[in-house]
Amino acid sequence: MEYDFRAIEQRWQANWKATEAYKVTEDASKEKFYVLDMFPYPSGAGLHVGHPLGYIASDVFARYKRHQGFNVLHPMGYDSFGLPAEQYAIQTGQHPAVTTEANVARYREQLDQLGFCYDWSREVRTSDPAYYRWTQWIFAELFESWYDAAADCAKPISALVEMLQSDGLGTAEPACDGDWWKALPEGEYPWDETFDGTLTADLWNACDAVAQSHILMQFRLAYLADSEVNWCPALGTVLANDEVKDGLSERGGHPVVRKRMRQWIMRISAFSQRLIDDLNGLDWTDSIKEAQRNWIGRSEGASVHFGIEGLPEHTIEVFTTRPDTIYGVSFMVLAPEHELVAAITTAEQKQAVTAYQTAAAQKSERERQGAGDHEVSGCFTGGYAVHPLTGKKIPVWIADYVLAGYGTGAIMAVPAGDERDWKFAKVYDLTIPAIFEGVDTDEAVYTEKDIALCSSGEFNGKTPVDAIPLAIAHLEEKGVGTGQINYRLRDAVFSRQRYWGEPFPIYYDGEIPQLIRDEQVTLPPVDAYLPTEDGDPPLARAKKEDWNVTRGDRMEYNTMPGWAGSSWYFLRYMDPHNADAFCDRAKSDYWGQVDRYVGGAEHGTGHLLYSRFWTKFLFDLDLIGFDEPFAKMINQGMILGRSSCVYRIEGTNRFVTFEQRKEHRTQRLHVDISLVRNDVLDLEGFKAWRPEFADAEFVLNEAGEYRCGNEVEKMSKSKFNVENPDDLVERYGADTLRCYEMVLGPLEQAKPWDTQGINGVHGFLRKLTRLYRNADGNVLITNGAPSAEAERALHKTIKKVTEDLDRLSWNTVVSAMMIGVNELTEAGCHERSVLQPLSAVLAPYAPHLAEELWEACGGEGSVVDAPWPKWDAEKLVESEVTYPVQFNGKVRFQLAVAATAAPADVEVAVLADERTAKQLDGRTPKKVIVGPGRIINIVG
RNA sequence: GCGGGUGUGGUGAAAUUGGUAGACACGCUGGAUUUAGGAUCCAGUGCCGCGAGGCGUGUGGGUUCGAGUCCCUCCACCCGCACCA
Repeated sequence: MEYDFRAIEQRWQANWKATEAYKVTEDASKEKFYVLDMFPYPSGAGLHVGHPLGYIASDVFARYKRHQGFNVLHPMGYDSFGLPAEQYAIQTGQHPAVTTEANVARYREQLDQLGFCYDWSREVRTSDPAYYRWTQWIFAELFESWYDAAADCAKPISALVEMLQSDGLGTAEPACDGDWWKALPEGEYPWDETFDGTLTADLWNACDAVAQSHILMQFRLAYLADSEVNWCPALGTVLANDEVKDGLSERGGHPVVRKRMRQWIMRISAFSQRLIDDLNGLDWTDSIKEAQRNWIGRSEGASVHFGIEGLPEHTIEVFTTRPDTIYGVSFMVLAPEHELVAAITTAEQKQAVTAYQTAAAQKSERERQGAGDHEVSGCFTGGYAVHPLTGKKIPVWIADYVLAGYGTGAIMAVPAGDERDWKFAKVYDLTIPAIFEGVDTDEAVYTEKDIALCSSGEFNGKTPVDAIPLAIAHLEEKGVGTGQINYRLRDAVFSRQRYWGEPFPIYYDGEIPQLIRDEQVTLPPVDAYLPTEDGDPPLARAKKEDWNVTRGDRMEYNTMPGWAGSSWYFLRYMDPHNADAFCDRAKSDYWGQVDRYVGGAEHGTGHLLYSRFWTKFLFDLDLIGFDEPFAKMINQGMILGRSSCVYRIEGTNRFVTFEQRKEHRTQRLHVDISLVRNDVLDLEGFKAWRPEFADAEFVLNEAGEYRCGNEVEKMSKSKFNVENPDDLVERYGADTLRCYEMVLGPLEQAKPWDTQGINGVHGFLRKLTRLYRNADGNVLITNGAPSAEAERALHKTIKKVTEDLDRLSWNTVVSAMMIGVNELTEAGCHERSVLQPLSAVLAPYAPHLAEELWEACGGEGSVVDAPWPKWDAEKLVESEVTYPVQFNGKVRFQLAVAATAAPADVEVAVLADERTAKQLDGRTPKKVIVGPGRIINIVG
């Protein structure tokens, strides 16, 4: 066979394995480079052609960097905890570990045949107890830490305790979950009426151990609290905000409702500002950075306290970004769940308010978001607030457009300047005080900040831009408000009512959670993977003897969410077998940040935010030396499937060809793409595909073919459009598939999969084999001097490939190599001095074939270690050339170029005639810089 | 609505700092060859036109000797987020 890719690829893959060609160790004499793929969840379906796209790109880059002499860390592993294996367990009783093991084996097999240069000795799996032991350890560290907002850094809780014992809280500003004293049960406050909310050393020391543990819980970075969570009844678990889309679960699309539950929560909100600020130093796409900023949702404004008529001991606290419009407040709105609603509501309104609250509570998250149209609804409480500046009575309403989860769950409504407030005022006929000079806000809302205020006391005549800081100062002076920055980012719920996840290293004494640090808690076996009859998570089914550790009254039954293990895996690769630490500090100092992180943009919020959070936390504790995980990220686009469709005449088993589909009432059915070639259906194959089509009849087109329709959509089993890499590797080989996936188009762009072009790439590799071997298999390599044309082709290729890889343009590299091989073929090149460097340039894309070429050239060892060749400008020069130059589309003249100069960047005297000078509008250029066949620049 | 991005042949796309637009490949057309194949090789292929020639990078304008590239206008499409006070 001319190009026996199967034999070549098998041979070299075995060779790499035997020589451990891709094993790397720390080496202080070499500069490091860390190339990382987002590790996959090993699903039962195996890889489709979309998966390897990013892996191939990172593999090419890792190999390139290695040729350049970097010590490249390029590992792979599996995000192996997760829902599908658990759901399979619920259906079949098979332990998720067994399912996962089988899926991992399948993934590994598929990855191996593509010839990646992963150092598999560093493989990690999040579900491996030796791995999740350290996920649990990081959780324990978070539990044992608090956030010092004054120092803007996480610190050990022991430091806080010491401080409380000796000085009290003092001026320390711990990020906390509400007011610390609310942690204590009613009637157990160790203080008297002089208590003003200050946590003094005396108070702290007067608390018993239980009270102290309740107080500390308010400050821990991993804390236990009752909170409103996204509950998905169908999945039987809570979900993080980023796992919910449009009120439906991201996985499975099940409805999500809000529910109050006691949960472990991560205090990511304490890191909000740093998570925003540090985006600036990252080389990520603007859209991902912007998505992160959106998600964190910083807004500047003021917190304002409104008094309540008849309830002097309470105030309604609101957050507003427009304190300048405070004189335009004509009503207030509380979220239906707001804690003061019951107290404010009058007897007459009680029934209506309760009815409204009940209706709001019953709405699912999806209904509440209104799916587009936001219908206004609300209910008057009968109560009134007091304007902090004017002392006027302001009616208090409840409405579900005010969200309990954002800000304080209450707003001051300024209908003149806020669209929602304006709409609400119109619907319920509330007054709209005019506060903008010359603007009739009765007709339309005015949200711009460029018109002077009026009827606004001391802000009259000032534009909002100027008035906002004044308003904050004024409110602070009056003691009714403060400037404040608010974030949309909520603390992240960390408990899942699931089996297949990391168990918490936690047990309970009564209600007090206690950490287990001396022993690892591993997942106990259970008899079923469903919640108990009492609604406890599956782990509650485990009997006492099933746990490897039991302490206190009971163990924690929740498990950690999927993002726990994936938030720090990039660190474990650096030191994967360490039994004493999550990662040795010397090793993390050596490997450092991930230099290139390659993965889909769909993980742009959740995963990245959580990883950044954990990295910053570990940095604060001085466990690692950097506070951002991924210095540069590349997001590959999704590869879409191209589905094929047939058209069945309704009520019959007759199928009409694509051209005639509109002449009948037809039903469109997806057909397996393996039965279709160039849009033409294999009729016999189709009949044999499914029993119901066995007696199908066909209406063919003029060419006597059945032509299928097609559609570009996501690859999915149900659409029969999944292209599997195994078949392509079988038919064309891994090198062809690698090159083809890269040549498909720019990496970041989403694109439909189309196998038609693969022949072109395959042909290029076949042509390449002819450079070193003839049809009989005899090696043609000679030691002779290559022709100038051959050398030029080589150096052109090196230059282009190097430059394109440096600017991360993977697709154009393949074209450059094709051109190079075409030119070498034309030049009849078989010389070692050309083909050996060529093999190094090819190695990142077609590593197997490059090894063959390297070997044929008599190269030592493996091409993997070959130094990257340098291109020589002199070799690019053609011996003597006269370049015809077309100028301004009209005038032609000649440029003589010195024989020794490289035309790409040489300055050349123009032999300009008068006509040319005229064209230049009177300017006579002194010099023109030319490239081969074109003017680069005119000087003078 | 807000934010990010993209518009170039029949198709995927090149064109790195403004300098021969469409490289490279798919597809298509024609030819060669052949123990008919989803093989290989050669030639052609942006559009209009027999031709000379003209027109061409979503639209309209601008800067420039020169614009796919820079600036402004509008249009179309894609992707995020979305009652966030």
